[in-house]
Amino acid sequence: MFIQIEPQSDVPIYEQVTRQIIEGIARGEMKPGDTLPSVRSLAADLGVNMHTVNKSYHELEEKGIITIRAKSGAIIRSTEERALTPEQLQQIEKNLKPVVVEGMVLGATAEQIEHMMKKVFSDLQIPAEGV
Amino acid sequence: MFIQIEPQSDVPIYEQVTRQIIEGIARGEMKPGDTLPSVRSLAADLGVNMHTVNKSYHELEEKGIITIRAKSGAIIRSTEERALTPEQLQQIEKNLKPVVVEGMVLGATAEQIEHMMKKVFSDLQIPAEGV
DNA sequence: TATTTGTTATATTAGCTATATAACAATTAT
DNA sequence: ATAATTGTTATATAGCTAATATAACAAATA
Repeated sequence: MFIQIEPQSDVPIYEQVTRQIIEGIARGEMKPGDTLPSVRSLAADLGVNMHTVNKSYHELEEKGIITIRAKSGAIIRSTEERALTPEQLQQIEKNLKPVVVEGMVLGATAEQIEHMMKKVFSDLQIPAEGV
Repeated sequence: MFIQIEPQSDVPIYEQVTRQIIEGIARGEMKPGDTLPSVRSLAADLGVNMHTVNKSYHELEEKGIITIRAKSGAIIRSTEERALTPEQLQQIEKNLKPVVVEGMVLGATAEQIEHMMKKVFSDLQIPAEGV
């Protein structure tokens, strides 16, 4: 699989897994309807514990990105199913705020931050439409 | 002081202190050259331990936002002193990436995220120039 | 000179991260 | 139908971080 774990990172492993799965979806490497590998197989691939991957999957479910069918598997939700709720928008803004404010105080201009944001988009080779 | 601690938050107290001090600087409530309150007095104000505030101050120093003079106090660095380094820019982008990518996958458009970013700016009542 | 300052040290409690096993029940494959 | 696979749940352990609590030190300040 495409996930690469950095054990020395200050980012927890389960969080690394979560982020890279999200990134994989953003890249289009995984599409809505696709099933994620079982927690056991992915854990074996990554050389981590089953529960670590399981925690990541549940985090993805809580974010509204996948659906976990008990004793069956995890499926990536369609863009319709995961229509952006006001709560999600608020959460994104909440996550965005400290990063942007810190950037500002460090001397970054709005244009610089905007440019970085667009760079993140383009680095993922996203078509003009969106996800 | 203007800092409000949420004990139940998943954000550590020392991190809350750090963020709100940064926000205070962004707001212009605190300017370069100003001294931060002593770790003991701020800790007493917030009702937290001295070491918690001390950890926050050292985090701010590591970020390049303040200078701690041993056995004297902490001073907010000037905008010249904290000129944006390539490493800092890279760090900001690193912090920005997971937030933006998650927003995308949840269905937020580049315009929406851009709008949120500008909202963060305007909510802080920042003059056109910058900080 | 006395107070305040950040620093350093030690100790304790709580929670989170991650791993390790194990067993269960439902789903899926053979 | 049987066997294998699945997510779930439970228990236990080790290591780390967060936060608090004291205490003492030496330099800076009042």
